[in-house]
Amino acid sequence: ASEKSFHFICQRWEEEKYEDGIKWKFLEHKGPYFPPEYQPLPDNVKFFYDGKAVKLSLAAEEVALFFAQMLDHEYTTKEVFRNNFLKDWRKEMTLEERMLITDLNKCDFGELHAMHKQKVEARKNLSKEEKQINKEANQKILEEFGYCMLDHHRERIGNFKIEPPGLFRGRGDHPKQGMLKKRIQPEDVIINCSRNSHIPEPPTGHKWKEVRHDNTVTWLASWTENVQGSCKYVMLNANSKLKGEKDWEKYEVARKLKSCVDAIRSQYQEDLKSKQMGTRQRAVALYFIDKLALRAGNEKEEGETADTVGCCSLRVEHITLHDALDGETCVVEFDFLGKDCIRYYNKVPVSKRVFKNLKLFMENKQEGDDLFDRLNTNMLNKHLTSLMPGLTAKVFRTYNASITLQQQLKGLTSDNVAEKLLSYNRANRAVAVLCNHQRAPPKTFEQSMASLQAKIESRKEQLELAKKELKLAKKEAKGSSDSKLLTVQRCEEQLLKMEVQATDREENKQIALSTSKLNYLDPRISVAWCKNMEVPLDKVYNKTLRDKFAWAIDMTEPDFVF
DNA sequence: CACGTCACTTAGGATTCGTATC
DNA sequence: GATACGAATCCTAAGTGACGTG
Repeated sequence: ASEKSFHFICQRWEEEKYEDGIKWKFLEHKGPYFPPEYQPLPDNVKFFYDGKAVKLSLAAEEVALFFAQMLDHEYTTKEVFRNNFLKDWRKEMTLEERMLITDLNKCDFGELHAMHKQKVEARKNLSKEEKQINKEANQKILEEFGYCMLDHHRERIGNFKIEPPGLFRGRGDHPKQGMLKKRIQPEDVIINCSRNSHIPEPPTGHKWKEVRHDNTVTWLASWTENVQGSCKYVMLNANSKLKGEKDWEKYEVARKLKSCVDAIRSQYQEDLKSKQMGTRQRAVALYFIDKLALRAGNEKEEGETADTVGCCSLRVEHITLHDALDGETCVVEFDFLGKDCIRYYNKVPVSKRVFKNLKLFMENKQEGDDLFDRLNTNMLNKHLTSLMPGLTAKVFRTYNASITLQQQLKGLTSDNVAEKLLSYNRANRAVAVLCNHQRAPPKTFEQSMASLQAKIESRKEQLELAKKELKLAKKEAKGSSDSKLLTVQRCEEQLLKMEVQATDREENKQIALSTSKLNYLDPRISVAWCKNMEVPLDKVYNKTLRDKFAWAIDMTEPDFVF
């Protein structure tokens, strides 16, 4: 089936397929939605410098408020954040203000901070009716700006709102944290749409930077963001035909890898012995990417972002070699920050050959030197594409994630839906661990665990009581024990459900399941599993996921094999 | 091949929503 | 009806990888 086209398999999505690189024939939309203008502070809310009230210019005041709003956040205590902020804030000041305000420590944002908190509070305390009015207003904005016509379909746009100005919050030790992210004007925005469509109107008194008609790309609007100088795009929602089709293709490529992964593995095992150092490095990198699901690791511009790495950009300080450790030999200890500054820590026994190679790669190198000095992601991907069309480093993550889920789900049996779901979540969790999808433990974690435990205890007591009553009822009069039996059964069922839930939650404390579900696991595996196990799909996929994976829900038969 | 640009996917945290419980 | 909580959704940063240029 994998050779047949997406459209062929999935009737509902049937549509003409465009020639190379053409993404649409018709595109019409209303342009992005801009955030509201800045509202100046009321006169009674004052900013103080060095103990004296200072009336700031509008531009400086707006930026001051960005900082004041974040005062409860740890960010604002960080040296880098504060320095970047002050530097950018001063750029927004008048000459006079700039002369006066030179030291952030002399700034008192207390009143601005209090006002902000008050506003948040007030919003929370709005009456039901007022909240309803707000909701309807948002609905109207969504209705007007949140959809586009792409060919013959009305499609939901993913991010139709222009990002509001604020202070840049990078992840981890980001050298640019605290910098001012400027307000985007229509004059900064490029519109992309059909020549023969109704061209979106810029807000009154404004012009677009450019209107273009490029149907080889999928974005509807774009602008350049000032902090990193990168481009931001307005694109379609994940439930759109265009995105769904791309997603399907991604999983089909991963399935193709399944059929040639054995050959590729033997090849890189061979390459470990190559006379060429570059080939050996490529082989070891590929081994890591395959076995540990590491990301490719593109080079990054130094000083522009936090110091994170992937496979090809690993440096010697990120691994430690142990001839023997915890009863195993040839152990590689990984410790580095990956995407989003999430720590990757793992101790992995490897083959002698891999181990010897790593020792060789590290010879005569010092901290800061690349582990794979003869390799980059471009070379690696060139090689992979030559082994299989469409194969790149990231395909291994998709493939290994999906195949792991499928294997873990195989042979699971239980007649209880709660237990089936626990098994599913455990399979999902194995994938999340493989891909290192972590999360901060929820703030209320301990508390919520405790309250669940308490519920379990009280239910246990209730069960005991019910059992006793049942016994008594049986003794006294055989006919009237039915309802008591029912109570016992219901109690037992609820207790089991809660215990399973507690286990699930505990195991999930620092692991994020959503990322793999959303991006790595072929949805057809889950859909088929639900059908086979008679588990309602909405126990596994929420509304958003069901929308995104509509194509899979449509086309998947119970006998689907990844 | 080095390098920069561009388009698009992947990611965790923040915010909002909906509902169970008091 | 208020509150508290987990789930869902929003937000936007941070990756990957293709491609063009010199």
